[in-house]
Amino acid sequence: MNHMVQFQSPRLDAAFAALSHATRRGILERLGRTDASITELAGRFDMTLTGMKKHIAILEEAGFVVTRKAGRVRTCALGPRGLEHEAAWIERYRQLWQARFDALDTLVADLQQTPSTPSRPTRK
Amino acid sequence: MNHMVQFQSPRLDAAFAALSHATRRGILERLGRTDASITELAGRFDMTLTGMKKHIAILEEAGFVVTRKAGRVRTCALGPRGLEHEAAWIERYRQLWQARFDALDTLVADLQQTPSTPSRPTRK
DNA sequence: CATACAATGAACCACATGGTTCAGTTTCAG
DNA sequence: CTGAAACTGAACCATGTGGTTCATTGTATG
Repeated sequence: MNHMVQFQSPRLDAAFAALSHATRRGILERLGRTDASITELAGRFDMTLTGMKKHIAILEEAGFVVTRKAGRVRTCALGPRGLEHEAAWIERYRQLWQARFDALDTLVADLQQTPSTPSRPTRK
Repeated sequence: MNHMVQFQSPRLDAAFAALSHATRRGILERLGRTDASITELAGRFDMTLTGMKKHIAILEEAGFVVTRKAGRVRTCALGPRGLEHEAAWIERYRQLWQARFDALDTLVADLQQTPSTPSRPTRK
């Protein structure tokens, strides 16, 4: 009945939501250099430990970060998941976008080429 | 004082936030096929006109969608902005991720190659 | 003209987010 | 043993989000 493409994806939801906050993108940037503790990150981004912990939890939930606790310090690192999934989604849409505007260009070109045609895009 | 890289970007904030909701991704998918009115979209995604209007507003704010009103119907279409900006950001991070894990691989390889290293990767 | 139809704005609601403080718990250092 | 450091959890707060209903405004159309 309906050929609804699968657009539901809690995974993508969480991933994009995680990336939608500047501080969190900053954390990824920081962890790209070296691993870091909660205290270290909280210091760099000027917020409380508790606040930073929440951001880390969100990034961990999205799969971007993994943590392990050694002694009393929890160390945060980039997770193995990477951004392949999100990159793939975006790439698909970039192509869709492209196709859409290519079609428009073709239409415009056709109209200009045969200004007397009623309303058919008439592909050659 | 601090060499904080620019990670602030209201634009990316809005873009990723817009993409973080399944319905909104679905709308983009739908508009990739053809333009559509608010009523049409509201029908397809089973919500009120007002609700759909809000999603469209968010997508428009993020620059993904443009609308124009002809008579009493507002038509929504994919915007010219595309996803280049977001794709670029993600690509940068994919590379960062890659580099990070390549470094890990190298480290592991080194450790395996010279099992007599001072710092003990293998105990006993 | 009368009426229906598309969209809009305002107001409301439950719940999530992004932060805080405060009160613990473990763990480390002396 | 004492105390500080690092984290954690609970509770709180302001604001934003995702939806609704209801009333209104334009715009077609019979």
